Amino acid sequence: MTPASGETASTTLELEGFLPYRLNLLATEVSQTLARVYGKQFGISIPEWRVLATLGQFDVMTARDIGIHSRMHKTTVSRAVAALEKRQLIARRANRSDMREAFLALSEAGQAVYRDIVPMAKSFSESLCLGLSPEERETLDRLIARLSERVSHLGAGD
Amino acid sequence: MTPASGETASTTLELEGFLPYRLNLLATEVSQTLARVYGKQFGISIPEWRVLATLGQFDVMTARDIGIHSRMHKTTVSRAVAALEKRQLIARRANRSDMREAFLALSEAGQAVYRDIVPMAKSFSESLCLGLSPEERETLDRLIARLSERVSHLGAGD
DNA sequence: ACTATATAGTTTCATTTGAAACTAATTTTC
DNA sequence: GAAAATTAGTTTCAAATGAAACTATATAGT
Repeated sequence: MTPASGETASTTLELEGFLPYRLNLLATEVSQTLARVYGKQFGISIPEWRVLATLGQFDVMTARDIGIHSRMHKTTVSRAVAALEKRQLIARRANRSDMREAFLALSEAGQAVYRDIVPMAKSFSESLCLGLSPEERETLDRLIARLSERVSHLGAGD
Repeated sequence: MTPASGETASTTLELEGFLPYRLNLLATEVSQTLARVYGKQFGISIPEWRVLATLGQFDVMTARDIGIHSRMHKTTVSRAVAALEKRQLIARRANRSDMREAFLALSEAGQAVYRDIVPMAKSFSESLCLGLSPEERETLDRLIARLSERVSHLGAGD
């Protein structure tokens, strides 16, 4: 039977109140809902969107930098870049002074896709936040930042 | 070049301030950090832990209910249950009045593992929240709940 | 200069995942 | 009460993922 409430805290873990669990459910659902939007219309996967979004913001970057910034595994980046390149959404330019890496940037077509997706992404995010007051939104941002900082400390034991 | 700040809002998306992005980074890092804890010591995967945690909380459940509650795909649940059963951490009991499903519960050994992991999970979650005031924690909970509610509405278009 | 080591990125391989097909049991409909 | 539709759970297959090996280039150390 369900543990009697009131003295629950000791041995059982109430998942509904467990931050990692709830955070993960929320983030998964948010990501997937958003991915459905651009996935359907543009045939773009989550890693591809991340690459696109990163290049859209920073214009020129190496694959390595994209990976660091968006915290994607280098193979994930490599494959997403390859797929986007094949569709001519990004262009590669050699770095003459270091031939191991290459400068990546959105092509015109890539910028067009980016310009199409961004408003959708923004409006999605905004409608998500509808019903939060400006103070609450600010608090949310601050709390996420605080938690991100902490978890990276806690996880430093790699 | 990087878009001039000040009129950024229009065309580019600043990922650092984009809620879905930040939420996902945070949740991924939190999950993985926690998973490293119980994964190393108990050889338990994330889905297995979720099954364990769900059964630990609700004692007896069908695979279906576990999936609904923890929002896991039924094949993920099926495989996690199979793995845990093989290790004798959970036990299966037939439902005589519906032979399609089966009642699942933690075995003694499973309860022992659960009792070992729960304090670790709790202390992880708590140290994560260290540095948030009680009001902030409460606000965080409320905001996550609010967003979860909203995203499930927005995503209803399946 | 030449070997050592390190780095960027790709490829290979094993594992994980989810969608779709499948099996077995149950419920509905006529 | 038999055929049709549903449901719980498993299996199969294809796609996504990450770890490790690999290629090509660059940097150190001597």
